[in-house]
Amino acid sequence: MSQADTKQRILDAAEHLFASDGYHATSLRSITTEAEANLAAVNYHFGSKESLLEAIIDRRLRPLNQIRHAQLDTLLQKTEEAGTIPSCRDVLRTFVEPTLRLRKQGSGAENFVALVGRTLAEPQGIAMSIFMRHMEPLMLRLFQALSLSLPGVSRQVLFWRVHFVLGSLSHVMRCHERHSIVPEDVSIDMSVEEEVELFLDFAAAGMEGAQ
Amino acid sequence: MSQADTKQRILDAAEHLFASDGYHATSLRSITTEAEANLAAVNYHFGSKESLLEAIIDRRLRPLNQIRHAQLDTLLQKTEEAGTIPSCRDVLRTFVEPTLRLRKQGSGAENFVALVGRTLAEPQGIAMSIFMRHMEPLMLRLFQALSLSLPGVSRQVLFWRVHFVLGSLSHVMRCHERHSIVPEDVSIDMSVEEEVELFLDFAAAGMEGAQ
DNA sequence: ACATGATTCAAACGTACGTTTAAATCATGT
DNA sequence: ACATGATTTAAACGTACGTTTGAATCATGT
Repeated sequence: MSQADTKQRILDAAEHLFASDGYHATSLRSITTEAEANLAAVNYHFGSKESLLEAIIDRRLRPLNQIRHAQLDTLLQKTEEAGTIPSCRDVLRTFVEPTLRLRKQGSGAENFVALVGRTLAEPQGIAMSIFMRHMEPLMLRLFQALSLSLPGVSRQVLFWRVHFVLGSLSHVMRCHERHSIVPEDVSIDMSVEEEVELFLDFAAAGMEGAQ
Repeated sequence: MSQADTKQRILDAAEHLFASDGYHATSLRSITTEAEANLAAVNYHFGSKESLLEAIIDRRLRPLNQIRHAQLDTLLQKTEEAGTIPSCRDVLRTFVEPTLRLRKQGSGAENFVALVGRTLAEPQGIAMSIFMRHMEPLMLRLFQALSLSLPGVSRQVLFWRVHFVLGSLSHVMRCHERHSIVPEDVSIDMSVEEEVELFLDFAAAGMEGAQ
């Protein structure tokens, strides 16, 4: 086994356990046991438990945000060329679709999605500052694009509605085959496309607000 | 100082710290320090850290859910008498309004609201099972009432949209004067009524979905 | 084959945690 | 005033945590 193997296995195990049990409730011993590595390996390869969390977020969020930026670039360029304004639904899709797609890509990425969902719920948690460093530029672009797509909505109201949508999304991200109360006749399995459009039906209508 | 005083002070301090830092990141020592009580007082009055959490949830959630049930009773009775169906917005209001009102009632209730918001984000946390025991009957009634108010929406789609709304609400509940990225010209202070209607503009439109 | 640096390993470190104990103190009814 | 039960207190308990250590093992270039 090479270094890369051990590092990867630790990242995967920690991603899984942090997502399931939370950062504080997960011990390095449980991580290294699941990763079949020695207890000292975390500190050797990452320096500390906190740096391990940072490495986990870095690994997935950097490429994810690159995709989201690129999708937004494409949309804004296309509408500018056509002389139109982007629809609220299309702007939201550039943010939501890569996220939900990541969940179905396998190799533990679904654990990362759940971890981010949890992170968004812990305002002063350790993960939040790491997370926000990655998200801030994209959030500002998202807000600006939505502002463009909904000229009739005041910035004040828009701000809150964006918050509401992010709340919904983070909730969906957390619900990784784990639903407390599911009525008898509701199926859970959906394709990414169905999931995205189901979410956008709700989110775009909510953003546009009462008529 | 009587027993009641110490118990209350511990409940208040723990509610505050659990909401701010999370259950696992809060120690009994920090709780008893803030409550100006002896370390052993928690185990004397409540038995354990976990039972303390249960007492915190019990104290506020029981009366809150009584109000929500009563509001839903009133609404359903009124519409039945009038021979109409309740609007989705009014159904949601019976759930949302008492929640957001609680936050402005003072005496630490805002900490409880934030704590519940966090709890909803920790699927297999200790608080979730305690919380769900209180919520399950109300959730089923809420789902049924929404189903009544939106006859054109399939149960499948309705289930997901309810989830989305609860995600938004739990996000709002967590955001207790703590906003990561607030644009320059957005004010945060609102009355309960404004807050509720702002949320319902979004949630009701989202529930009704794309037209 | 051997030297060298990277990695793994078992063991221990100090610290902080939730809980328990038993004595001290308080409140209350007579 | 005194007895009794409730409460508070300081101290200690055992356990689990994140981290460090130094020797053992592995991989690699010569």
